[in-house]
Amino acid sequence: MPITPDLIARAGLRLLNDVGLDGLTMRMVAKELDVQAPTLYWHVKNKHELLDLMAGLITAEAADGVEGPGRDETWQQWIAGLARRMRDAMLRYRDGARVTAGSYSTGPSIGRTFELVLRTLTDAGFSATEAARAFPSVLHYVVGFTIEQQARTGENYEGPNPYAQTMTIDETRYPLTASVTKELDAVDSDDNFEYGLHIVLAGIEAVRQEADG
Amino acid sequence: MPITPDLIARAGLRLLNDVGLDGLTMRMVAKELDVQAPTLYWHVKNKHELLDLMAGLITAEAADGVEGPGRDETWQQWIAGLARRMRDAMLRYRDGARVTAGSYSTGPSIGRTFELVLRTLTDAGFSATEAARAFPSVLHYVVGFTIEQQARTGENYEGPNPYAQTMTIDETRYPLTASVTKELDAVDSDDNFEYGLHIVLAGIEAVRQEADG
DNA sequence: GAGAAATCTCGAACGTCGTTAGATATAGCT
DNA sequence: AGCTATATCTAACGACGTTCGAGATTTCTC
Repeated sequence: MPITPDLIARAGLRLLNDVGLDGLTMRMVAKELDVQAPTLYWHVKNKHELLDLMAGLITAEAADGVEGPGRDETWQQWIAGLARRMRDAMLRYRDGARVTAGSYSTGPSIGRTFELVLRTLTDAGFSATEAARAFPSVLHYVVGFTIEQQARTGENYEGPNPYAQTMTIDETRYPLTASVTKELDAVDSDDNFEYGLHIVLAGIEAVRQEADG
Repeated sequence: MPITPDLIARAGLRLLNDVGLDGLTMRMVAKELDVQAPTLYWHVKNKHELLDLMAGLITAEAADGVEGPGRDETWQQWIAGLARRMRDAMLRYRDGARVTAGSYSTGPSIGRTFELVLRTLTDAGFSATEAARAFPSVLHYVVGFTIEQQARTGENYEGPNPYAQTMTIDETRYPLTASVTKELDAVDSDDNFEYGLHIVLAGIEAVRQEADG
């Protein structure tokens, strides 16, 4: 079995769920491929580049096979589906969001998907400029949300995860915060994600109407 | 001069602009404080905790001194100001967004500010639950945006930053993308940030009207 | 088909990192 | 003065990313 940058990145992703981003080492990736560590440096410039490749695989996983909106599908539904694909792809790997965030990803499926986004939004009446400025906001929200979710639920703290400790809130000084934490703890992460996603999409629509009016 | 967790975190932040997150070492932080590295472990459990403290300082910098909205200030203007404070605080340090993202931050000014957010939004007619679910979306957007901005403009790549290379786009396969990259490269980051922020705030308003209607 | 050139992998090692162990100094208390 | 808690030190361990240079293997060239 030959060894390629792609296979190296796939091996890295495979290990990510076991060890997390901070625990991932070049030696581990090498062993996963039955190879010695220095061999990797023939195919990959350094660890940073390996992480970029892994990020590229994650976003490609989200972008792969994406088709344009169906007949009776609104642009909101379609973009929402794309956002969920992105989140799901990142959630598939431990620290997936941190790996993906702000890394340089290219690749055919990503370029194709971005063009599809622009087409869908311009078909819906947006200008290309509006579309190109609005869509990244969706991605930024998705990435920001998922990073925090994985930090909260992750195993990056050896001891007890400080997020877990339900902080006692001074009800007299912070009455609103106290009234709300109980409810927020109960709400599951998918619901919170959908709520924020709905906000962003409604915002894009609202901004378009401002421009039109 | 005594040494405290707070001083250690401040030293870490001071070094961040010179060396970046990946270049920050416990030995450097120790030397900045004229102390040997193991000394830090008397005050701080490990590097992860130090990073959390640094993140707490950054968000505290954003939250410190925040007052409620002025007489003729809408909740949108006020929340926008808060979002800008958060972004500015992260931009003040290299990799500030990555340090902040998904780290556990507490502290008096943060709790106070969150309560202020809930108060401002409920005063504007939101239910406490709506407010508590909507506001994090703003933060997620801000963090996601700023992480990507710092990755684009940062010096984390030793060679040329791959973001810098204006990729040549196949105009026949991706006509919309090609038509838009020129404009997007020209638009400066502050404008893009404001555009997305406007979207999120407009979305919060729109979702409230859905609930009311 | 022989030899040269490119491609790929390896063992060994360098310098640095986060972190621990244990000795040592300093300060406060009785 | 002695005891305890606090704080810092020296020394070192194991692991990390990465480099070097030597071999192996394949591919190209004549």
